[in-house]
Amino acid sequence: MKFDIVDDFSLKNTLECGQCFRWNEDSEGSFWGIAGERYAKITQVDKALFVEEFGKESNPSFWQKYFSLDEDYRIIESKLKKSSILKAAYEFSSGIRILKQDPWETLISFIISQNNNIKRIKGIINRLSELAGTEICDSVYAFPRPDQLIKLGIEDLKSIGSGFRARYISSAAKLVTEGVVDLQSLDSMSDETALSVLMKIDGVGPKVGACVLLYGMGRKAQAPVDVWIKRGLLRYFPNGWPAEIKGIEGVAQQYLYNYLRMSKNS
DNA sequence: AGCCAGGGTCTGC
DNA sequence: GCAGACCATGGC
Repeated sequence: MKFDIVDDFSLKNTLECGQCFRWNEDSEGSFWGIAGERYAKITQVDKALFVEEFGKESNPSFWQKYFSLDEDYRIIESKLKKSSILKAAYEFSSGIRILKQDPWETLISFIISQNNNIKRIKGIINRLSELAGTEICDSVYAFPRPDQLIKLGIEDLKSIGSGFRARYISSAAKLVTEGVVDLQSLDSMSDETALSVLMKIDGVGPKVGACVLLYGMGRKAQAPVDVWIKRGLLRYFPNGWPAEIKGIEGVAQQYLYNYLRMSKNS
């Protein structure tokens, strides 16, 4: 499959900015990873994206949605550049798009992310998938669905290294399976209401909730505040996000996060 | 070796 | 309502 992109787009920056955990770059610059129940190799050549799927029939519309390829990010880019620090952050790692990932996978992934580092998060998610997910092709496993995850006990969840988060994962699987938290229904709710529903889950607070809305449901006004963003806001935006970026705070947050984390020179 | 990580909960004021 | 201890674990 080949896709053409109209605006500034970077596959590498999009997949390595900390919003997803199941992609890895090979020595030739292609990315191999799992999204939903699909395993693929993706290569960017200038403004073209080449997607090769394994273990399943190719599905262009899936990737169209995953990367929001029908959206034009040029307006977002111009808004970000009105702030000098966000402009610097943009130029540091341009072409980031907010992915539309599976809400359930996003929920569990960011529960796992709490007080944790990205290397370890990736490892835990991989082991969780191997333990309970469906095999897509040889030794590649999809993220487990709720009905697969709920079969695991706390001890199973601890065995993959999730630590104190085990009971939170278990809680999420329970509430989602019981329908107390209906992830699909969040689509028709305001950000505020959707957040309050997500926060019924033990181990889900405002940060994890915002991650689900942003990375799983395309709610670009949601800006998760982790330790990096907390420091960034204090330093650059003590009065909150600037008015110029209203509605796309989540995108601004993504650029700032990546900039602060990767440059590290306080 | 010891600090830190894409936080949240629980307790004590 | 808010500050601080505490939580498992491994990367660095």
